Amino acid sequence: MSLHSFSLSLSLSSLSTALSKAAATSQEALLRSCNSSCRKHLDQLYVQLIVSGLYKCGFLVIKFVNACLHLRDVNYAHKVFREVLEPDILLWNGIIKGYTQNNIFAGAIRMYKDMQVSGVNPDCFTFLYVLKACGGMSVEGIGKQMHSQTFKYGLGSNVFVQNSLVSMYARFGQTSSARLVFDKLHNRTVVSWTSIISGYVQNGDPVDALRVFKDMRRSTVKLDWIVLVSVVTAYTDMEDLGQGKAIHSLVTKLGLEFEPDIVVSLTNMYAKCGRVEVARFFFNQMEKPNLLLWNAMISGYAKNGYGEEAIELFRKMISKNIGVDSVTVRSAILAVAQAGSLELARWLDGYISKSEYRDDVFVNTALIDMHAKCGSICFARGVFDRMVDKDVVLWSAMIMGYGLHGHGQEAIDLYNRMKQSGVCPNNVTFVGLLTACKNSGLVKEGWELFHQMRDHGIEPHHQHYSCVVDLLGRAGYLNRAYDFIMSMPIKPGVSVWGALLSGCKIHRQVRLGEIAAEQLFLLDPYNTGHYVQLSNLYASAHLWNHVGNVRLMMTQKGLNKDLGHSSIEINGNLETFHVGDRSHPRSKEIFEELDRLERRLKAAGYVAHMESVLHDLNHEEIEETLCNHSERLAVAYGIISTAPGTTLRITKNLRACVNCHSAIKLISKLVDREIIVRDAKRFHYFKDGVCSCGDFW
DNA sequence: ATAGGGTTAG
Repeated sequence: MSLHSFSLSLSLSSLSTALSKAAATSQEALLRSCNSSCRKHLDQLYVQLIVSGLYKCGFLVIKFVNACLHLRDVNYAHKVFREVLEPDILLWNGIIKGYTQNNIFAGAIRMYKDMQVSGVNPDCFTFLYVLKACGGMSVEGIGKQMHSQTFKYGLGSNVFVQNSLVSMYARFGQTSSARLVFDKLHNRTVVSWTSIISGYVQNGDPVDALRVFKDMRRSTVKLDWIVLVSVVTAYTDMEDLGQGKAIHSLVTKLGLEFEPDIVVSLTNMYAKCGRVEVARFFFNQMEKPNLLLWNAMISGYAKNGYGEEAIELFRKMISKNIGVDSVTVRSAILAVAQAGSLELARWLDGYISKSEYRDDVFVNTALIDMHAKCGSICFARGVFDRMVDKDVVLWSAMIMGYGLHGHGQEAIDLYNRMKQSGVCPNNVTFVGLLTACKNSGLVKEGWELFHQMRDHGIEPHHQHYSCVVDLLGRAGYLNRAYDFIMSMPIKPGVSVWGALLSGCKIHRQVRLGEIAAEQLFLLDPYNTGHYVQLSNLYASAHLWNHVGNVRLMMTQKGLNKDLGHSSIEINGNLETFHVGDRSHPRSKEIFEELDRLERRLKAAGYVAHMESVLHDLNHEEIEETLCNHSERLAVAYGIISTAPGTTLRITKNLRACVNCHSAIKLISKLVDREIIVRDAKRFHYFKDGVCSCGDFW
């Protein structure tokens, strides 16, 4: 059969049906993520289109373009598009949509310009895709031009176009421009309200988002689940569980509580607000949780210190062959980093090295952080060295890792190597460097590095200022630290005053400490840590009345001292201990060992500093509380359950207490073991009676 | 043919 007769044999309608079928089958195929056979089908159709001359029929080409788009192959669509001599507006819209939907935003904008050159006027559909492309690639100038073009083409009051403008400005981070567009819209739909509400949420302004939501409820527009997702997110960001629960009841009242994506946002809300068990209830009630729900649950566990639960879910996903994405992987890494388990870190590293994320920069940066936090600076360095393309954040993560371990000089050396390799530092790099200096007592170096920031065009943030205050404070230069705070160009925040207070505690500077505490109570009234620090400061100066007053303030505010817990990893199992914990099956032996250690400590001349404990306790109770601290229980358990000489690795949720710190120093010598403790701030390496932190933390 | 949302965040 000749080509000519072949083309004649095709009827218009049969080709049309074939293309519809191609679009439908290719969509299915995409779901099955096997598109090779469909590609072949498309090739055949393409030949047919060209050969038959039917590519001149606009609607057939549109169908073809749609088939291509289902295959996410915009290049193929473009190839056909170019065959058409005078594309009409429908075809132009089709191809622009194709680029936008495939996230090739520059292509969409280029096609828009080509379209104008060719003399075809855009319509409302055109703008939807072009505005989305502008938002997607954050081209504010072009976006603004497009905005004026909408007026030129008489679309100033088209709801669809105006809604897209609201979203576009929100994506630029210009919520006030978005708001102006929104305010001028009088025929607002639920989509208009959702666009402005989510715009505020995405730009970190949940308060305004909720204000708008209040207005919305006074309007006649009906709520749907999509707008409620944004509202739940707003309450999640504000950590306002009370109001969040109210929205939860509203969701139930509207019968939307089984909407899968509402479930995701509610799970996330309860998890972020610390109510992991409620989150887990949501998770469990779904027969087949979607990927986002798995991710919300895993990250919720990870962030609240439930590392093992997070990893358990992650393992379940793998064994059930549920596909994970990079968010899942990063949440799992976070979970292991929080748990501090060396064994889990090794396992996860192995898993990732065999996965498609093995070269992902984000994942590898998180891995460096994880290995460092699990106490394995060598593994962190291994990941770092393996990466060929190192960006600033990768370098910074490694620098931070050294800082965490108190290897200040290594951090600085690495920084110099980074500059040599042509990578410019950013503010994260300096957080790492300054942290490294403060954890190693490198006062002079830290001070100089802080002043180098401006040479690199980096404006210091709160974290940098607080590192400097910490650096000066622990070295005893408290008045200088205070003057430094007073000279700050930005308003000193919680971290800065917190750093001053801890410096004051180390050097028993009551007056300045009170000034810092006063600020902290104003800025962060419900954070227990500040009250404990102030109380410890008073205790160190023997001001027992004041200690009592702080205690009273805490009771009045309904605050309890955060409970300490420590975990130790034995044969790959994490065992967690709380203060005075007697729930462990080997509890009896643990307490016998604690007694034995206590006697040996006393014999070696160890005396507890009673000052640093919160009290209205009598002497005996103090001693009792001291030796019951969770880290001591973990040490005792470690000693009785491992071979002599084995290194003990312990993770504690709070900062190390002074007494346990000096006790563990001595224990490391008495039992001749290396003991590694990761507290809330850093690593302590105890060996032969000394600690790597040099007793400053 | 039309628009809006959610998980991470080194």
